[in-house]
Amino acid sequence: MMMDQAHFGEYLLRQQMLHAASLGGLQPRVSLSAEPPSCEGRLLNGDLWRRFHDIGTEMIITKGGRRMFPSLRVSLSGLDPREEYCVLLELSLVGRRRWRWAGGAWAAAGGAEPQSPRRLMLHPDSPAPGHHWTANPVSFSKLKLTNNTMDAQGHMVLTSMHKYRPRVVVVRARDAAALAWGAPHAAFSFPETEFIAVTAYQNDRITKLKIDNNPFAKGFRACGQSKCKRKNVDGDSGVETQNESTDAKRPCSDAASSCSEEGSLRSSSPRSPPLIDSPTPLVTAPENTSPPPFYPPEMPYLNPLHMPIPYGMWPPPNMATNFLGSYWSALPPPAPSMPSPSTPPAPCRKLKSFTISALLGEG
DNA sequence: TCACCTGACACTTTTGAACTGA
DNA sequence: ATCAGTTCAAAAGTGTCAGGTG
Repeated sequence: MMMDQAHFGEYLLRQQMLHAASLGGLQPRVSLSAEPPSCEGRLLNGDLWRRFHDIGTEMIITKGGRRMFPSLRVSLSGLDPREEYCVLLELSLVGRRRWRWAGGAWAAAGGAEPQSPRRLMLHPDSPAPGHHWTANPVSFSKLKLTNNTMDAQGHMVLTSMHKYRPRVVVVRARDAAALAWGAPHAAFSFPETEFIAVTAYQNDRITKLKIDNNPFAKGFRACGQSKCKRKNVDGDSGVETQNESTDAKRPCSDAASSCSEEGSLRSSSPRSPPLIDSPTPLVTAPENTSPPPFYPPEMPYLNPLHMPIPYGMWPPPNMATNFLGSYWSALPPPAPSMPSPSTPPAPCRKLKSFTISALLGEG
């Protein structure tokens, strides 16, 4: 079990110092946990990730947002069952370089372009008690990636042809607004989850692997009607189609379903395929080799548009303004917005997808 | 000319409302 | 009246491809 609590604490502290400085000298309120680290993280679909990593994982980014496949699914343990935690996902730029596909391989191609700061997402279940996080897989399957720097949907804004590594951060905090002064608990990243953001697939092997494993791409499998139809449209004789249909009988389809993503956060859904456990512990990696990302001063999490955005149904709309205005800042905690034990909880409005406008009750 | 990006397309899966029966 | 199971249409998510952009 490896963890970088101290590293993360320093990272968080630096982030907040940045805010404090830019907010006019406010003192950051950071209370680093003094208890020994005990949290463990484990990548659940590590086998699938490794298959992609062996080839060189690529993730499509689109203007409207594209889901990650595979998605990040992590099992947490070692949390205090009664303590409240927030779980975040961060996408760290790996190396300060740009990549290009040349000669059938990825090669560095100059320095990195300026990055959007919005690469931190709050898990929709946050905050939740430790027993919730340890009892259920933590899935970020609904997360979407975009290259639209003007994105208002709360998607992760990435830059094409750049390499990123997901990083799961666990923070002990009763609500997202208190994240900034909550005690950081642990952070995990997994080398096999690194990927290069692209607007179109470069490596045919990645395309094939995605098609074979992503249920939504079933139509493009060798047995898929789409492929046959397209071939016919293209004037193909159909011989190749026949051959591929034979090949299509390989167990990829159903097996693919079993090793594909669940496509939803309903980990207990009867429709969901069984979880795939890694044969070996995959907890990494205190990023000893790659220090925690430190965003340049010109891009701190200051502007509300640059705030880390949750993509789930929390916080409730009445808290959204407060949330967007103070989250991840070094300001003192606002008056508690969460319902008190004596008052009934506000009805939870279910959002199909997290958007800022939805949070604000617009549209 | 090249590398990269965009939007329409056809396909599949997911989702949730409507319906049915116990 | 309630609940669980089924059905079905709409929404959402895929990669492909042709064309656009700088």
